[in-house]
Amino acid sequence: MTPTLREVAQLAGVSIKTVSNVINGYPHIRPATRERVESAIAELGYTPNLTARNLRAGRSGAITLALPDMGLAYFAELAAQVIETAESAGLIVQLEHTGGVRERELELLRSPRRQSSDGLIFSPLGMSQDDAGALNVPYPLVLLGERIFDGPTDHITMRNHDAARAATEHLLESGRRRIAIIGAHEGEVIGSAGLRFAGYRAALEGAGIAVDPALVGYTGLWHRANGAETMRALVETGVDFDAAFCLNDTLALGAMRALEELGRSVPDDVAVIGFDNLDEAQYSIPSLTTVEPGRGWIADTAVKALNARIDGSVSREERSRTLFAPYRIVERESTLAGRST
Amino acid sequence: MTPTLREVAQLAGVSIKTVSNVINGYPHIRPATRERVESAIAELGYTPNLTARNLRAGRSGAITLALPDMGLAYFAELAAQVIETAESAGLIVQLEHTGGVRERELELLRSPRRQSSDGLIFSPLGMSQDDAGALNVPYPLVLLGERIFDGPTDHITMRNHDAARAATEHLLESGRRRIAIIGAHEGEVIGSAGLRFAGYRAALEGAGIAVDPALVGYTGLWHRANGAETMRALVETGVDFDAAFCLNDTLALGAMRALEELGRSVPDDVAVIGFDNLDEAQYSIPSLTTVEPGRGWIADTAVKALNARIDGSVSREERSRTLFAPYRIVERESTLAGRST
DNA sequence: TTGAAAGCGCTAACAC
DNA sequence: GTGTTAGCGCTTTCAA
Repeated sequence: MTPTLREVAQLAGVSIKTVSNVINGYPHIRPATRERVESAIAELGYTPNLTARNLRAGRSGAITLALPDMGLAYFAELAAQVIETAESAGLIVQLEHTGGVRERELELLRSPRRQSSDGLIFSPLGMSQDDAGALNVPYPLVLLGERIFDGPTDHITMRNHDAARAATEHLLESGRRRIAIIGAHEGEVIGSAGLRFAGYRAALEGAGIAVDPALVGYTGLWHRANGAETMRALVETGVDFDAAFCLNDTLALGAMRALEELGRSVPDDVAVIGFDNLDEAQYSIPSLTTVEPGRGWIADTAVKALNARIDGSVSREERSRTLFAPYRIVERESTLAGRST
Repeated sequence: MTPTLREVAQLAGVSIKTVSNVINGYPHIRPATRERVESAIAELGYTPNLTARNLRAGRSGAITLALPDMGLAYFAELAAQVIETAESAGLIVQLEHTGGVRERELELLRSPRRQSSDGLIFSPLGMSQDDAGALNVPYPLVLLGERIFDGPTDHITMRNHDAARAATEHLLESGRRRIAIIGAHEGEVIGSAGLRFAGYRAALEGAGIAVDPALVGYTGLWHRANGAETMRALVETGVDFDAAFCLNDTLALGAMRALEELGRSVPDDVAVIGFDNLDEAQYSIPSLTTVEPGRGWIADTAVKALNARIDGSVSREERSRTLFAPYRIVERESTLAGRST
């Protein structure tokens, strides 16, 4: 089938070692020999068998990226970034879905398939702090997100609390006082929802405002439909509010749609801020003010951290680090200050 | 490091062949032996080295999916589907970006990295019909999209012409007569833009309407910003129109935003139809009528076709097939019939 | 029912 | 400068 090193060697009339030397750029080769080998390679259309090379090297040249679901815009954009960064580091990315289901996540960590790549970048969603022990795996692992802290691995995350606080303060600064929150998770402490809720609370309290339970919209999932439903339910309670902090952009886009349907103007009646800075946030009507969570930085940093563990420049013994992505508020139309009335 | 077959064999006091037999479910093993082996495996936490197995088998258990950019919603949703289908077929998916750049696409087809997976699902964007020869590769390949036809590989595509015609007819049926098109590519014949434009033309001509060049909005890229720009430019020419067929949903969402900014109501002043049925099309304001292109079917069919070539159940000699995905029009608010005025 | 041994294609230590 | 050879971990004839 495909030509091997041996066949190239035969055709060139040299040993396979010499061919290997040529391929791997070993310097001390007589020009004439090199040329013979090179033309044999060209003639046969030889290309090295990476599986064999990997078996030999004990590496695969691939990393795995495990995410809840590529269909979710945030993860799709994250994956795109990881692929770009990995590519320029010469790494192939294998993608796995977990569906955000705890059992699938645990299974993924143990799967023999992990052996077919050199390391894992893992964004858990179903697992919780109690499962941190499962992260103690025999291969390089970089953790993403805010489900688990103080695990045994490098961890890339964002300043959820601070960013959420800044988002809420942005609303306060434009004069809003009755600020709803959409996407809260009952009783959650860590996790994106828990941390962002705490930031929201901190901002309000900093302004001398108590959290009004009537303004807290709970929804487990953060899809557009959930944002719309939750907002609709909130409006139907008849409670008064002039702003909404949505825990991600997708919720915010759904919430804005519900507001529109219900005849409330954004930002005049209700200012809306999201979280994630998805591509589409800048094209919605109105365009969505949001928190840029440093997705590019996260992807870059994750690949680099993983690679450092893989090539041993950071050894297994060195303590795991937690790295925080820089964030910033991106101001758009949905929180334009001042009512036009 | 990680235990090998040999160590398991040693611990169990058998030969490696026996261990291999146990692992691979070979039936004729004395229960006592099997048990000894199994407990040795458990004790060592042995898991087979997939690279070695692959070297031996000449297969990798992975397939590559090459797309222009995961950041684009259509491709992200396609990738999600492919990953799900591949997963249930026991295949790992390696993802590669081409950026839609012809040279990167050609490079990708030849890359030695292709050897590290068993086959390729490839959605070209920069390559054109002239490059069809480059598809003649020594590994299983399934082609997606409408850049190249009659290539030497299985090809999964959609009925662009018919679907575009149906979309345009949908507008005609609601009484629209001055139908703009957004996203055309000058002089293109095949490719999504060319085929969809032809369908648009066919629908108009079927209704006895000539294509008015003033209503043709050209834009090479199909991002939201391009849809907005092109629509804005169209409105600024002062030409009269009451509907727009946007060649994908992203363009349509951008175009709707521009219309909104310019004070034109959708669908009252201008009906808008898109193409792709992205997730977000159902949550935009107004929700977007569009063409569902059978993305799930495409992903499923692509994985199955590739797998059939990989496992040899369809041999290399068998003629390549072109398979067309079923489509349908999804009616939403952006084309609601009849002016409310 | 189990064992010995060859070999998948490659790299690298060691000779010459 | 170049060749010989062992061996990465596995599967699989072939023998026993």
